[in-house]
Amino acid sequence: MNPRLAVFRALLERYGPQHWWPGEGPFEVMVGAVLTQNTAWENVERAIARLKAAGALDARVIAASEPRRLAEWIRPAGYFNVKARRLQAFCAWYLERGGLEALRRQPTETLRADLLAVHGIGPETADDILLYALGRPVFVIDAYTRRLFARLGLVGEDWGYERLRAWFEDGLPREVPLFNEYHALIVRHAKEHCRKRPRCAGCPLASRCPADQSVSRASSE
DNA sequence: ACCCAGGGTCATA
DNA sequence: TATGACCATGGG
Repeated sequence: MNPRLAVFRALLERYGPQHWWPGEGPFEVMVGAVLTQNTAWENVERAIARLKAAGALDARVIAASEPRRLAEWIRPAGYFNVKARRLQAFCAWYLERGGLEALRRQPTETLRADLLAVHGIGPETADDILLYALGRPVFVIDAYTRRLFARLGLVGEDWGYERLRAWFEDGLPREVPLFNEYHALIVRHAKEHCRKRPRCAGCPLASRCPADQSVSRASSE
């Protein structure tokens, strides 16, 4: 059977639904997508809470703020000067476009290209926004996805972002709830096993994982 | 003290 | 096109 679906089923059975994206509305999801770049989610939550407390979780407020002040609000998310600039670039673009309703009307292909042209929005952040804020059927690729599927021997180590994305999108039903849950499960799995535990002991994907089988043989001797 | 997090940009070769 | 430096906080 299709290994992409098989892995999804195994992860869903082990961890259950993840209820992504954590956050209240589309705009908050977009801000979170920028803030979480190379950053632990708990730090992003702090930053978003500070923005809310300041009444600054708003495109016009962010776009018009003093960079220093914005950076101070988002400080816990790290890279605060970089991200302040990125948030302002994104919000300026967002307002220029006419806000959420205008984005909802635009076809996915051109919208993705337009997002990628915004300073600070790369492939993963663009796809987070498309999938989790706007409900478009795009598959999000991150470092965990690369590592996991390369380890499973299903994709090449050297595959680029677009090739990986196409591999998932072309080999799965193009359903938003599936893409949503799948990426969230990959992240959950990485936190649960690949990070905390050395190697893959107890991994629900062990029976499919060449790397894990050699490890478990070695450790059980 | 060290490693890494739900990346992306920019300068260099 | 392909690397490498850089950005910075907070938890293990």
